[in-house]
Amino acid sequence: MKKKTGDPKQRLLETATTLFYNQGYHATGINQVIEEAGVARASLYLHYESKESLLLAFLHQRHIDWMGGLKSYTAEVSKTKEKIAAAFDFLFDNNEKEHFRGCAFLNILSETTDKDTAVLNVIQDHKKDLRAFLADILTNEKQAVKDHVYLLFESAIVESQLYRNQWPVQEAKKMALGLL
Amino acid sequence: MKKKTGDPKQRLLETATTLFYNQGYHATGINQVIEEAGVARASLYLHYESKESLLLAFLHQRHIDWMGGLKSYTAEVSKTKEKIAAAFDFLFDNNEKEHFRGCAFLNILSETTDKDTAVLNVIQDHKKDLRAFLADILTNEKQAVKDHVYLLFESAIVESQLYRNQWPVQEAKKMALGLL
DNA sequence: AAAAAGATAGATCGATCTGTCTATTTCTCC
DNA sequence: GGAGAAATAGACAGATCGATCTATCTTTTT
Repeated sequence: MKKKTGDPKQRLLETATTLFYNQGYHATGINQVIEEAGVARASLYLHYESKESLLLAFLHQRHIDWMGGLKSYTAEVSKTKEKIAAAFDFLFDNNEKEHFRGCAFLNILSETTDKDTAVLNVIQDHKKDLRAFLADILTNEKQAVKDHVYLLFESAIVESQLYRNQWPVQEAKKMALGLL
Repeated sequence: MKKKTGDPKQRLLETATTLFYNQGYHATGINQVIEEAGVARASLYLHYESKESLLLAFLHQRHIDWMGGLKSYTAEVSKTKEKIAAAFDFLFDNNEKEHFRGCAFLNILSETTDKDTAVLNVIQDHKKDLRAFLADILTNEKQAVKDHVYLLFESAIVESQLYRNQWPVQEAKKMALGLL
């Protein structure tokens, strides 16, 4: 039993977020979640009907938080190039804060098969939102440039997780700005 | 019990390859491996000292096979641009053959924490090899171009897995060739 | 043919898994 | 202060986890 702030439902979500994100979905047992959340087993199933629904709640919340962070970074500047730069800076700071654990959605994607349609849909929707958001910033650019920046953005996330290093973010940022 | 060709050790490796790659490491139990390989439980621990060492054997073999495939694709042409194009075509064909399961190493990476140093090292070494291989093809290009192609190559793999679609490979291929 | 090595099935271990249930306590709201 | 909802601890279910062990059978080597 560890944390005791907030109501049980929120504590469960926070704990599941930490554990699913940092050690993976299948590697995390329900016992560890309730133990670290300081919540009774029955309370978990009172608020979430299954482990998978807890996963979906985590992904849903993560989408809101992560996109919110990205938007607040890009909102602080006005020019297109500055906004793209700010987006990469957001990745940089996230890597520092989360110790290079990469994208929560892509990590879960790796543990997902075609049978998990609900999970797969949430992941794809998140990335579609991100892609649309970047395309919106790049509204005056050609489609090829929009796609290009998106692909660099994604590889910046994945590769910095892989190498536990910021260089992919820095390099991808330069490349993306060079396209504009 | 399913397959019965080859010796037990090879059958175990083949089965582990299929299962770890398609449904993930933690989602795959040792029971399923031995059952589908048609091998006795004791035989597994005769050849591999643990589940993790079976994972390492899988990654090692996968590295050889995957790089071998990539090299045979690029070896069929002579010009730099053709070789890069062939590399992306390799990804395309792999997606068809493996039903968009993406990169085995990045998938395992998602299930890996900093504690799993042996696994992490194999994954990083694989990517370093890939990166060096691409850099070698692009030997007359600037470092920035080498990095750029590598990052596009990586996102082509990840994003086609995400969308279960070849468009990221096709787009990344065009972008990469446009840099040369 | 004898000896050594390889492979087998299956019992067993303690731990963990997701999920259900009961019975008790705590909290909230009127 | 009393009713009803929320939360608790913990037993329990049945399955599976990774790993060890024994005892038997088959294959290879000498």
